[in-house]
Amino acid sequence: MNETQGGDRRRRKGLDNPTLDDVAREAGVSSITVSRAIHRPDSVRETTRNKVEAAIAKVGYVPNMVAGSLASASSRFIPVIVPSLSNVVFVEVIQGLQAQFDQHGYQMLLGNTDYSMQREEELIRTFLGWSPTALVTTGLRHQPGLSALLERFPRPLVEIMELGPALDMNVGMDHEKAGAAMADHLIARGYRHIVFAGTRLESNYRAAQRYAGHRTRLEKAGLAAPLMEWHQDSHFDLGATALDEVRRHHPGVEAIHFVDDVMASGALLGAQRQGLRVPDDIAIAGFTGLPFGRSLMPRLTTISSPREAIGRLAASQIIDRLEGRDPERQIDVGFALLEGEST
Amino acid sequence: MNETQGGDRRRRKGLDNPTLDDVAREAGVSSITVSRAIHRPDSVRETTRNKVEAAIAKVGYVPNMVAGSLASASSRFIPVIVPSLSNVVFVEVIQGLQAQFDQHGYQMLLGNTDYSMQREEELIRTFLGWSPTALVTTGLRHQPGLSALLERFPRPLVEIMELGPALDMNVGMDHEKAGAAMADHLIARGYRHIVFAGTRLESNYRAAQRYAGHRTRLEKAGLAAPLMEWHQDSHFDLGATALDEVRRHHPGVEAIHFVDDVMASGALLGAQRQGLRVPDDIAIAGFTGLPFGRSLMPRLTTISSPREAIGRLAASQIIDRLEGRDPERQIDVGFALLEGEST
DNA sequence: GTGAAAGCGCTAACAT
DNA sequence: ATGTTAGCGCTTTCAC
Repeated sequence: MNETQGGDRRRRKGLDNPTLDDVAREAGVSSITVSRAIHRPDSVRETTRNKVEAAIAKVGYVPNMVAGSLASASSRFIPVIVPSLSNVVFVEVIQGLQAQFDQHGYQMLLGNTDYSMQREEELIRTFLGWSPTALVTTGLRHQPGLSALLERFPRPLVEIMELGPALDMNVGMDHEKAGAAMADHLIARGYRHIVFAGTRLESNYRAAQRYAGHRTRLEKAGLAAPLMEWHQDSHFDLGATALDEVRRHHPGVEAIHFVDDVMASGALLGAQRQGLRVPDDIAIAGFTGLPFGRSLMPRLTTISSPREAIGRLAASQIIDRLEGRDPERQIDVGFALLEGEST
Repeated sequence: MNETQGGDRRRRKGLDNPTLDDVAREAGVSSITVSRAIHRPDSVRETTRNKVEAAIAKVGYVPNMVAGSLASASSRFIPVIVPSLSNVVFVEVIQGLQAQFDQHGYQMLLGNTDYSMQREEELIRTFLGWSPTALVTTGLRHQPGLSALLERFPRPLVEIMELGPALDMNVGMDHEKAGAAMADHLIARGYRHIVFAGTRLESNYRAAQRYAGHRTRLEKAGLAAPLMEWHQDSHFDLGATALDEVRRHHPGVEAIHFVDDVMASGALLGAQRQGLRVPDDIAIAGFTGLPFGRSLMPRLTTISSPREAIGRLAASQIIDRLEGRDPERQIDVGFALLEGEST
């Protein structure tokens, strides 16, 4: 009907939302003034700001973030690469990150590698196409090509979970020390025939680091350090299965050091179903520090790390850097051995 | 040194990556041909495609997704709004979504409302600025302004978790029926003094729907349906606390119908620590169907729903629609009552 | 404090 | 099968 209104200039598909120009026309200013009123309100006169705000409300303006990102060559996206979401540890890390990012107006882009370094590289290459503001990825080991790419990434980069020579910033804990700490505990409790039970150690190499620490201490004590490994994801029910298989292959086993609390708890409950006494017949230790392991009877001996803090601290490093401050480059969040009655 | 190389045309900041034009120059074709070779390889001659691929590799081209999205007025982003990541249910839904989206080249944008409808509206308004391809949000209830906005969203929209009159597509289960089913079970087992124990029911209204179903059945059976509510997130340790408080306020309580397995399991283990016999002294029921509840002794009676399937199906609805097929508009994933020995 | 002009890197539309 | 042209909606730069 009214050809002047709306116009027929926009020929493309899409959401066809009002633009900065529509707001500008409505407010009787130029589009750049609208942009300023939105992003740096102090840089425009109050009367102008009010006109603009009224116009925004009237036309129902929603900023087009895509156009903004293209023009400024920077989005407010921060990709976060984790190996798994089946493991609560990473979910808690993500929550820590998200809480901070939300507060500062950054949007997380979640990538799940399923413990594949090749997938990590693919994901990061794709994410780089979104002009990310910063990057968070898990671990210090990457495909060679990816390391080279990341070295040239001119924005904040945090490698999380483990500690070591990082490309930029780093927050995590020492997994080898954690494995050693648990081994020391088991030795001190008098166990001599100790088996380490893990899953997918070739890809979940932080678990392998814990085993390495464990093994070092056992061997120093003159003990063998047998390992049993399952080639599937750690899972609650796998714990009970693993218990059976460990006892079958190692008839004299006195203690099992599990790769995480999920399997350890499954094993503990499985042992009880079979009428085994924990720790007298079999001692069980975990890793992670999950609440339900600590509520079992006997309570599960485990190692806990501040997971949500890893996320929070990684986000703070990034935000500090982006806001011109000079954050710590490496943060050791530490860990704590929680003694229960399961060992 | 060499001023011709690199050039000084790009004056802006940013990642300064090679562009389509750089690839085109290298390959001796036009930029649109490069674009075609990337997106519709069949539309260019094989020799051309090979030249382009070589050029891409040589210059290390990474497509600028931001520019592509602006030009096409559509990103490959699909926002997914959930109320919480502390609840495994939503994590599993997200995994189901992500697996499908990954396969089809869509990128999830995760938003966490913390059970706030106002936050939901803010998040979605922001996400709309990213020209999303589709949208997934939790629940059928939204702020009025948001519902109006979503009704006009011209792309696939799925409301997940519960069933009812949806704005576009819908996948979930009937929570009222689930609550009723558990109530029926408890009544059939002979319990008469049954308490429903929940958290934050005003915002977690699907839990409130389960209580409503529960209450209907109890009242039909001539029983009272007392409710106890805690105003914090459901948490493992809260289960044991809740058990104590329910028993204090309802001395004759025979069974507790918990809002979820996390609290129910915490209560079950708490009961055992106190030397209470489950279910003789107190029967305990949950909701969710988590593996560890099913491994306790006695096994937790609960209701399980296919959570990962909700994610997978929601993603399929979207992808079907985007690819021109005509998916089911409403999918009931159903639920199953899993009887354990805890009731 | 405000504006005009010039792109950001890509894809849609219309050639050829 | 390939190229030319004209934007997408915003921010940067440089003027006033």
